[in-house]
Amino acid sequence: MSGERKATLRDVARVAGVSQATASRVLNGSIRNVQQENAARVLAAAAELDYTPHLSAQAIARGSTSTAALVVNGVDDPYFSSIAGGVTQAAEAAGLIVTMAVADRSPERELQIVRTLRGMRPRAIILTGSRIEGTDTRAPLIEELDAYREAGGSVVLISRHDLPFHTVSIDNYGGARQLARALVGLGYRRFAVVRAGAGLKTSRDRCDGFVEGLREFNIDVDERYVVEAEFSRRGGCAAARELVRRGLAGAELVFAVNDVMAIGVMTAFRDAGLVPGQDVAVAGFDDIGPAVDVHPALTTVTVPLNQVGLFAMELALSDDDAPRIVPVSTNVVLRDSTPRR
Amino acid sequence: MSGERKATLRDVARVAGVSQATASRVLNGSIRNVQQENAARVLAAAAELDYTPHLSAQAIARGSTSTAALVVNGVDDPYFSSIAGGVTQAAEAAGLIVTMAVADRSPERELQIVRTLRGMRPRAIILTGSRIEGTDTRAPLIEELDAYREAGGSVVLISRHDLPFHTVSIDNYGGARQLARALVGLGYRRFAVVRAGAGLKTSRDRCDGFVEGLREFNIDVDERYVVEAEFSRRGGCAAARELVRRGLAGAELVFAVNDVMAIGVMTAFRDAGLVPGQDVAVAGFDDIGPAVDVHPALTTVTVPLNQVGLFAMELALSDDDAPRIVPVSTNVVLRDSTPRR
DNA sequence: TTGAAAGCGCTACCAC
DNA sequence: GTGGTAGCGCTTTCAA
Repeated sequence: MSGERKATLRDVARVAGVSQATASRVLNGSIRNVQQENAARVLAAAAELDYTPHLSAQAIARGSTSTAALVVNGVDDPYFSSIAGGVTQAAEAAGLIVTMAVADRSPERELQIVRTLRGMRPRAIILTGSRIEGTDTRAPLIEELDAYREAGGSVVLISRHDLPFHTVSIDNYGGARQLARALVGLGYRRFAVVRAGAGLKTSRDRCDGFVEGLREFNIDVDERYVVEAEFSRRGGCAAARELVRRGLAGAELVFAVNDVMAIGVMTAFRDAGLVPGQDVAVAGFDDIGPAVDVHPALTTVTVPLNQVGLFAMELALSDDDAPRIVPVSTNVVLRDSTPRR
Repeated sequence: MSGERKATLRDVARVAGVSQATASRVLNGSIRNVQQENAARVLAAAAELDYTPHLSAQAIARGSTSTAALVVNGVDDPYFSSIAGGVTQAAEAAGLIVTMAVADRSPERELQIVRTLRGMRPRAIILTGSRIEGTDTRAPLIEELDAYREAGGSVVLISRHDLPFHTVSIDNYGGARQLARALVGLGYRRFAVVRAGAGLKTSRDRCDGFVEGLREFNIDVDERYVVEAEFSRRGGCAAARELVRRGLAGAELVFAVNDVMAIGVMTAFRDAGLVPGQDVAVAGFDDIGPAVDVHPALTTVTVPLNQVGLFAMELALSDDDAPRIVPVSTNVVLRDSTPRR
């Protein structure tokens, strides 16, 4: 019958011929303290009525929910979806439902999202994606998160060190530095760098690490070959075109601060008639899935994205009081996009 | 102060010196029916106390939530994440929070997820991803969804025609058929097909359409060149290896029923020393982002995934009683992985 | 073991 | 306009 209202616990209790309290006990934790027969009747009634407990009601009665919230910067980006994969995996293992919101790299949007999410009283809020610095949403964000935590919530940051909360920290600096060393080891001497705006700490760290790695060999990056672009595939394309325009003669390898950009770079080069890996080498960072499917396969720095998600959730569930930092190390993977020369 | 309890509406009312009812009015819809001054006091109190309305409490009091639920088969897969992107976009535009669960292609898991999700009383439940047929979870799933809908929920299916609910229907058959025609037009005559298990309707439809398209030209697909594999990148790799083992001499082009498989195929071919597009052409289906980044760029059938997500959400919000079907058409895109011959 | 009843935080109806 | 108050669906004492 259409328009029928949802069955409530009361209905179940009535049909089963027991009190609501008993029905609650059965359909919940303490099944043990109820007579077999009653339990059976309740279960039967629940099944018959297609009863599902109202999670909101439970939440309000119990004072706690079974949700975790995840804020990403774009579902489309493999970087975030890998992390999201890890998070949901861990969450579901812990019996939590995860709600996901997309901030699209907008700090304002992010703040607003956190506010809304907070209303759901999730057990944890996990924020992922480098924050764009220099915006005036920092203070309100901290305040919001602080209030949330003080009310018993658990905050976890992924790869952003700017706030006083649990953090899963990716070794961007170290990874990039290792990468630089490895590339020098392969015989490269002249580099171009494609990076994101200076506001993105992740990008900055990777640049700094890379530059430092080169400096160890007394190699400098020519300023002319440093181009700034959007932190995305499109950004990578644009950057590559810009590099071509500036005349790429001076650079043997371009390092893009993440794989999606690097892949964009490769594609754009190809469109410009340059063969990646042959005419110009390319390296990225993250080791997202597609990195091995492009051709030549992309040299990059592995970040165990899925694990990062798992760690974040673990951190969220371990109710530690003091902000903990879980470091995640990164690893250079040399592939065909940077042949020995 | 740590351990401090969350501020409630009562607290706000008390601090503002008004009744709870008034506070509720201010912090909610009907701001208009309250004196300027009182409104201001309430707002101030709310800000001071860092008040956030308890969504669960609201939900229970109002009898409706502001959530939508999305069930996908894997966040990692660009197919799903593109759809998820569209869905979240539309949801956020409508002021809804989206809850996402991952079924990992397990019908049992899916059923369980729907059960749990139902407890949240979301405004809509969107199920995406071809169902694996021939499992005994079909009936209970329908029952579950029916109960949900009867209680006022809205169910939307994406690309699965097996259940009596709103559906966003992707023209898999037609797209594959067009693709076949186009490929014949390019001069191809001998084809291999990489498909998923027969239980996946999406895969079956694409195969059938493809075969039908060829039949129009009196071309048959040699059974020896039809291989079945997991509906994933890995599956594609395995299938390609299998094809190589069988001796690929007979086939000029392999059609994989989706892009992730096709990309796996290309990579595996390359690993086997075959140059995709040159030694053997490859075509896929979906036109996921990475399709243009592999080399040679992948010929495929465009499915407006993001739009599919938008449509699904629209369908979910338009409370139509009768199950509606929104068709989404597909479009062949010829790229370099299938050069004219 | 069971049931009555008091909330949980909020909304909405109904008087004033 | 505003405040009292009766719930929303569930959990959880507290007695019985």
